[in-house]
Amino acid sequence: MLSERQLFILQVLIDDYIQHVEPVGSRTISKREDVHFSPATIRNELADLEDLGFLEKTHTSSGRIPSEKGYRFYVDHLLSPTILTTADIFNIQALFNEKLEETERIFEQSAKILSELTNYTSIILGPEAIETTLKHIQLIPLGSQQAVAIFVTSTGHVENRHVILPEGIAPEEIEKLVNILNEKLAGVPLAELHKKIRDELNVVFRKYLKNHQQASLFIDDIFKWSNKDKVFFGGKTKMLYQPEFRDVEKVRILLDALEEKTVIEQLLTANNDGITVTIGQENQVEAVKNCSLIKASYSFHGKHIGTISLIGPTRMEYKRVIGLLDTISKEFTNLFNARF
Amino acid sequence: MLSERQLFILQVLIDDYIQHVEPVGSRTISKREDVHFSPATIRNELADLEDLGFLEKTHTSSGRIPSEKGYRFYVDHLLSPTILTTADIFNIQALFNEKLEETERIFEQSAKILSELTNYTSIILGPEAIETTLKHIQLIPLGSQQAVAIFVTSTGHVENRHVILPEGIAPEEIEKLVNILNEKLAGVPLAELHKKIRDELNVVFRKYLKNHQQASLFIDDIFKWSNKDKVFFGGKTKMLYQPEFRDVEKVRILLDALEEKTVIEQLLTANNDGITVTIGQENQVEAVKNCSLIKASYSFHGKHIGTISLIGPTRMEYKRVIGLLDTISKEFTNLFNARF
DNA sequence: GTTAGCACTCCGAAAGAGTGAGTGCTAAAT
DNA sequence: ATTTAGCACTCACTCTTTCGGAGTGCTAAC
Repeated sequence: MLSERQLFILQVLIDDYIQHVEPVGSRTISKREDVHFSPATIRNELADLEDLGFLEKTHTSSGRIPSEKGYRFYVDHLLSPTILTTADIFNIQALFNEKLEETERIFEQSAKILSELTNYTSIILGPEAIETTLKHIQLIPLGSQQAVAIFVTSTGHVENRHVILPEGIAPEEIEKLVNILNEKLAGVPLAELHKKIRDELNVVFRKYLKNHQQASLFIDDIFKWSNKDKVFFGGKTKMLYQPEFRDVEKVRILLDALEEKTVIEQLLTANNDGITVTIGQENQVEAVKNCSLIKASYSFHGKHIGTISLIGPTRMEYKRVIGLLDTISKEFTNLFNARF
Repeated sequence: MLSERQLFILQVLIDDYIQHVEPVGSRTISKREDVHFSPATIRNELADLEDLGFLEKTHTSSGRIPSEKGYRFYVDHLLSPTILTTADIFNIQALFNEKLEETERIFEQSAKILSELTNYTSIILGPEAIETTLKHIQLIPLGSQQAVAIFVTSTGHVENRHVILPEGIAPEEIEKLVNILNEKLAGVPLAELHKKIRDELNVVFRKYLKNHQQASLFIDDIFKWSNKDKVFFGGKTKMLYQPEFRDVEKVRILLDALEEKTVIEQLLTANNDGITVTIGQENQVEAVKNCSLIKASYSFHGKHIGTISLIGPTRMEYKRVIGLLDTISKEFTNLFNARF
């Protein structure tokens, strides 16, 4: 077990390193007002903390930097998230008070502001199809052959896709078809649409529609649901400001990885409530092993529907960031539950 | 006027520099098979070309690199766009043959492939509101207070926004309202919607709707048209591969600039037909003054509706890129005109 | 247990030397 | 009148070397 003093020194050191990004030496720590022991004493403690695996040296005679284990300990035991500053609160309030016309805009804006406030890259995963339900379907013809199918979900999200109208089907038939779809499918979770159609609706079609076979194929076409998650990035270039990414090569690897859908999925799938911090090697994705990821989930009717996260160097301003993310994710939850 | 030999040397030098990104010396040029004069001769020619402003030196005893004037000359007079390779053609064909469900997808995909093929960052400006017309409006209630307004344009683009329903307005009234809107506004260019409503529709509302004042306000709300252009990026990180962006600072400035909507507007507004090449300082935007921008526009019913462009270092593979962009922009034009 | 003192380590900046690719100029060759 | 060979010169780069400073670990005294 760590002594009171060791805890204190560890905390001071990590705080200092997070701020200055330079190995911290015993003298630096001893110079603080609230430190009443000599550099030599601190050196002894530092050596012990290093033996325990919480600290590292960049070379034999350098100061110490936190190891990943050190950060882990820091996050788990030494961290009291700072109260948000009034400026932060003001910004967040402004964000959520703004009248946002498009649902997507709120994600875009949040991602942007979050990265602006923290100087890290933010990634927001929009509502997953799984938990939202269908509100309304509309089919709008563009020409004789083409049409746009529009889906509105319970969260106010609008999805659209082009479809090719089957030849020789009368407009009235199509209208009837859409009416049936709306009647039968409203309120059904998006993920279950296809199943529901196959299991229950074919019967109905057979009953009401003349050309039911063709209609059936057509519907299959519409509902080939591309279950793509909506991912919103904010401040992708923020990492370029971090000294640990002064090397273009590193930035490239990271940014390229973030373009991969599989990577995003792997990183951001919410596995539990509240806030999760993943530090360095703890991340499953190779390119992110020198980063930390902070993830918060928001929910709708008590179920996770998306995540909000920040990615930055392992040396992250955990204190501030955790508070921020917590607040914003709660606002998200409120927003969704209040609106719809 | 430049002599035959000067033209030749200039071309060879620029080609070589574009490929190897190293100052080119007289000896390098003389080593080519098709060069039958000595390094000394070439040195004299190079000195002349430098005096004329087509070439520069990085320091007194270095080889030459093209100046921006040099590139300009190269692009204007020395360039015969290379025929696309079969691989390129194959890729483009595949892109346009793919059945793209969402209109947006084709932009996303094109941007991606374009940057993949060229290794530069691509920017595609989606159809501008100005030239497209309204096809259909739909208002879908989400709750008692909320609704989603959906706009479908003649190019199959779908726009949506949240609106707050005015209190105490009956559903039938709203339905009537939407019907009027569709009847009167279908075919009107998006940019003129608001004007048209003010000038012509208020009269109609007064006639048919009970609560016309409230409806009027409501409609104003819906049509507060956020005339935001749709911008699609491809391969934003591609520039990290370019040696001229080995400096993180430079990348940051450029990438940050590209986030600014005003910058994108300034850069990409199409001012004329065909392909435009803007080299270095010719660009109006500060952050892009060490880049080249190649821009092609595509059209719908003979009018520009958007642009496709590539941004990269001034040392760009103009030859290849121009051919590619030309092909793709033409395919875009075809696509839009064939589909709708 | 704490601290002063001291030898030791290693990084990083600065200075110097050597190399090579390239130039410009002059004078000879074509 | 061009073209070319020859040569002195320039400058970026790379390697060493040097040197100061920040930091450590250890020992012995407090």
